[in-house]
Amino acid sequence: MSLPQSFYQKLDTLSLAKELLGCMLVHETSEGTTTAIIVETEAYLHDDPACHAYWKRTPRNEDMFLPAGMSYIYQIYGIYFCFNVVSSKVDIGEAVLIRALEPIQGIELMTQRRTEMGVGKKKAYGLKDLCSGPGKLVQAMGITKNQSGQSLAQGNLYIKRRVQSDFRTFTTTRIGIPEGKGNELPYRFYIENNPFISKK
DNA sequence: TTCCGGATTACCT
DNA sequence: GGTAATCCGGAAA
Repeated sequence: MSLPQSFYQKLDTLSLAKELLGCMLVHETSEGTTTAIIVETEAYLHDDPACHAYWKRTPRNEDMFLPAGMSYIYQIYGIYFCFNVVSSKVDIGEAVLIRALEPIQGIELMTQRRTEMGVGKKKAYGLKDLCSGPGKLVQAMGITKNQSGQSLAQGNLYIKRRVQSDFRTFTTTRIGIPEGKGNELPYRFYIENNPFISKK
């Protein structure tokens, strides 16, 4: 059962980023189903200079202004894609970036996708190389750009309620944000001591 | 029309 | 730890 849209609507963006930890991301495709626990997230707020929607609304960040519970997927560095869960109210551009997952089901399919889509000529992908970063998990889960703007409360790509809750949440600053652009904000969250996060 | 840089990754030293 | 790979939207002119 996927989490209903009301789950996303009743939480502010920072709370949602924390509440998504321990939840399960599921993608059902014709190739098979992949399932993984969300272990690392980052929040992007409308009054936050690191947020794509901070300056203005454009075709590129349009999906961030959708209602909470939709997806926002964008391309980065011309090669990779990042997957976000839209939060907050309609016309307010906020979202939660999913940064790392702990693979549970469909490991072989994830490995296959990473091998096919992965940049470079790496031969073997270990379990920890499958979803330990925003670009990697999009490849492993088989998420594509055209799924941006779709609801996570219904469809083939969805999130299930927490399967794990006996953990402590570590709060820190976000990755890849330049100085003076919100890099000091404590908007990154991950499951303490989880080996599948992208970086310490 | 041209130019610039990014919420990254993988490989090399 | 440094950096190439590689594309598109947005800003400048």
